Amino acid sequence: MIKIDSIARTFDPQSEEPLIYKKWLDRDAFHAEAPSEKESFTIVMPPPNITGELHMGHALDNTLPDVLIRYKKMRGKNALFLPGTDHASIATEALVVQQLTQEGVTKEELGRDAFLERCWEWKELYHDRITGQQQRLGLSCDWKRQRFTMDEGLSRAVLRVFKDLYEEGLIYRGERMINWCPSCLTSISDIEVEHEEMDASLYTIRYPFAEGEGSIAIATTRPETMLADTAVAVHPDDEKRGHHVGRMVHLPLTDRDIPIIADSYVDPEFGTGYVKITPAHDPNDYEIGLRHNLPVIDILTDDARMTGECGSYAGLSALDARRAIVNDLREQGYLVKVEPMRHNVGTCQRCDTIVEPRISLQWFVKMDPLAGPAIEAVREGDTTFVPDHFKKIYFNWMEGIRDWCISRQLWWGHRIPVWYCEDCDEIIVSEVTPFSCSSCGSQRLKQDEDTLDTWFSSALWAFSTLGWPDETEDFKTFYPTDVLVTGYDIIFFWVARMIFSSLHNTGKVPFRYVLIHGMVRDELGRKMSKSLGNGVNPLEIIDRYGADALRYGLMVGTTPGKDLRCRDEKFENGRNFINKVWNAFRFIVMNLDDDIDFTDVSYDDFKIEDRWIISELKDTITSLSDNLDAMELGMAQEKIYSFLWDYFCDWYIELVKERLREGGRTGRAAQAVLYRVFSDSLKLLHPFMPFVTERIYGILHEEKLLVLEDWPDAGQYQYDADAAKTMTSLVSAIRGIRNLRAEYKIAPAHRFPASFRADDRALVSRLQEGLPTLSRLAGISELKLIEDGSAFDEEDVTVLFTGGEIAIPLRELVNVEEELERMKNEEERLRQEISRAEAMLGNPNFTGKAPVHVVDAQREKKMQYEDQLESLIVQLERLKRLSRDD
RNA sequence: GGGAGCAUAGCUCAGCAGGGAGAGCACUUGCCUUACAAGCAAGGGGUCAUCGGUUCGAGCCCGGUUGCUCCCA
Repeated sequence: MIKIDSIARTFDPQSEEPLIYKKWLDRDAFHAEAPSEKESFTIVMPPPNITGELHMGHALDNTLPDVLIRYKKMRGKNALFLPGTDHASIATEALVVQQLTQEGVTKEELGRDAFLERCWEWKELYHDRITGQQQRLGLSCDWKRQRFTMDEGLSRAVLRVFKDLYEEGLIYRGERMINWCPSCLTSISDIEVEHEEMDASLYTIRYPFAEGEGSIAIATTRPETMLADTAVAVHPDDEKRGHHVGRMVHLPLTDRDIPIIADSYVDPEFGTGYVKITPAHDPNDYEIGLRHNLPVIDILTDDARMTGECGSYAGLSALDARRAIVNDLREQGYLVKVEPMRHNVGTCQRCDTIVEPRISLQWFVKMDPLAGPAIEAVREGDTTFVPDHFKKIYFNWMEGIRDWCISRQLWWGHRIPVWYCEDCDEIIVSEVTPFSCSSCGSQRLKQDEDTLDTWFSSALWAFSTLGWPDETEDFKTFYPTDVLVTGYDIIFFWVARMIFSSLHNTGKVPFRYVLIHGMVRDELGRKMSKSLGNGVNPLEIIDRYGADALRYGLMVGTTPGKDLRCRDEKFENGRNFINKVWNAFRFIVMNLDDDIDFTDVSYDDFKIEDRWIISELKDTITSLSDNLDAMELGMAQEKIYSFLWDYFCDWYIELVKERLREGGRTGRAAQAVLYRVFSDSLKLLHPFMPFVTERIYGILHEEKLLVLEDWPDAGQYQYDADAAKTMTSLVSAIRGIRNLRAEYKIAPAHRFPASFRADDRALVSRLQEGLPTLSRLAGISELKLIEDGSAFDEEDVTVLFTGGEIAIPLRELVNVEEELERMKNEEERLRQEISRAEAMLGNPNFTGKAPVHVVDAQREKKMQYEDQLESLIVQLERLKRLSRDD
């Protein structure tokens, strides 16, 4: 065994962690076999975008699956944690464009091919950087299987799916109302639009009748779009206004007249009861336009400026046009009033620009046929959400889903595999570049300029990463995957889309469980954001506290699905725990013999505390494993924390110090237990704190890798109920004395004799074994047993403990009056407990209806309290006499 | 407008087949007891948001109210 001199006083994560990680890599510890005899357990990592550094959200997102993977691996599974990154089409393109802007070049000047080269350079840089960061987190990924959404294989999957869906009629091209980002200059899908309530104005504008006197008034928040109005609508049942239906009104500032129509979309209570209809620039108006065959007039350019057809307003931004138009309306007497109003505005998730609803020719995925089976799969439990209630969010969205706009006017991404024949207008969808038109044979083919929504490829991630569409060994071995770990913010974006994509393409759900976690917030509970500058860099935390501490801090006190706050306190706490474990390790090393084989020690050599800690370990293995199986990681972590700190360090180590000093057979037994229990504790802790546990284990078990060890088996340990009971008494007795010492300010170094009695003989004999330690831990110089029938010394005061009573000489107390007071309080407490128990037991409903063990427990408690009260009263009387004598 | 979640110790959060309220931090009081001061020991602190219901028994189950948060339209 290694000598203590060569072990540092503290664990230094900075220098140690990289070496440990390297060791794992060198030994290929994270590799999963395909095929394999073992049952597989697979998690595909949610691929971080290659847009930049990892943040705390990623750290959490990556650490949680790592805990599960390490656990399952130790449980003998063929565990695969498949890592990768996402090309993040729109976000990456924006960053590269930004980079170009700084160089004074536009992407058009550069050209498509050169631009894509720049993107790939960017990808290489960040992909590597992210990998490095993930390794610092200690992730047990199978790096040989690392993937990128635009890898050759994954791209092939994208093409295959596009083609299949197209041929099945589930992908179509059409002119529809879509969301247009005037800054990113591309369409975006419904869920990429964020709705935000903003202060705005409601303008009431008068539209005069085209013929005859009078006018009507409409109310709008977007007066600039009036130039594109093609009707005014009222509710069909509107008695006050309905009679105007069919008449024409003149559109101010233009030379156009438009009809008044009836449509039940109109809310007669809102505004003036008349609604202007602008089919080209509002989704609802578009629907109305379709119903009534209204013309569509588009007055906005790609970058949201007024088109050339807008006369003097041409070229103005929508906002400037609004000002000008309102001004003109006012001057010409058409503006009735302007009122302040809150209303919802859609902004681009990526760049925050106000999104323009717009009619555009785009590619769509038809959702209805895909959503049905996806809903069914979750309803049937083929895929289970953890926690369960998130499935409601999923259903809520899936049931109201609309067709998915998948084409993007971007260059970086998977180019849409569609070619248009310039001679016969044939549309060719193909996985490979076609030579000639399948219809007319022309070679004048032009590929669609657009790329696919990033999420189109992400949706295939669970199987494309495993080699699909090929029937690879990986695919056969690892698919469907077991757990997906991700945040609730991308249930729609990703989880839902993966489910319907997997079902449709592979006929299977992509994963059996979805473990949902919350968002990482700052100390004040605010979302971390660039604009607030409150983001916390996980690497900085690793630098300060170590990766193990970071991991600990991300999991401590959490429960699935709930947001968590990032506080230094938690990481500090983690570091302190590491230090505790490290020092327990040092203590053990100091006390181990050279021979750590321990085959010479048998269960019969074990003392009460040995049997007790083994019993506690057994319990911990069982309940912690249950927690991990249920994916309750916060709870599981707390179990091993408490076992190591509160049981193993605080009590067991203290209890055996004397025996270790003594040596011999009893010391040897203590060593064996220390070694064995601690080693298994390291295994239990390993999924949470892989680095420090691996380091220690490597020293205690030369040449072995903890990451490859088997999970402890609770079955090999014996639960000794007697030992547990005795320890409860012992601990309670020690606490009782310590309490007195503290209360009466007895100097820690001052030792004095004590005597004790126990409630039953069995306990007496068992307690006797623990007496030396009791003496040591409570500062007792000698301890005398009071046999049944004998009484405590007149000069003693007693303290009750679980299962007995212990007495110390009265003269040790500074103040008898205080002790009298303390005992009276104790008496009061006991009487309350007794009457509480009596009330319960006296209630026939309770005794009749409550489970037997609950009732018995109450009886037992009542008896104990009565015994205690009895002794207390005797003691109290004696003390009263003594205090009178004074 | 629709949906979801949360209100527990000063702070951050656990807790739940319904059977005497927990942790960490902070606080008070002692301790450098040679594994650990990133520590040890002893303490103080909670009508579990509110009202009502179910139950022998409710922080936990059901319903209403209030106050926050988030998602969707």
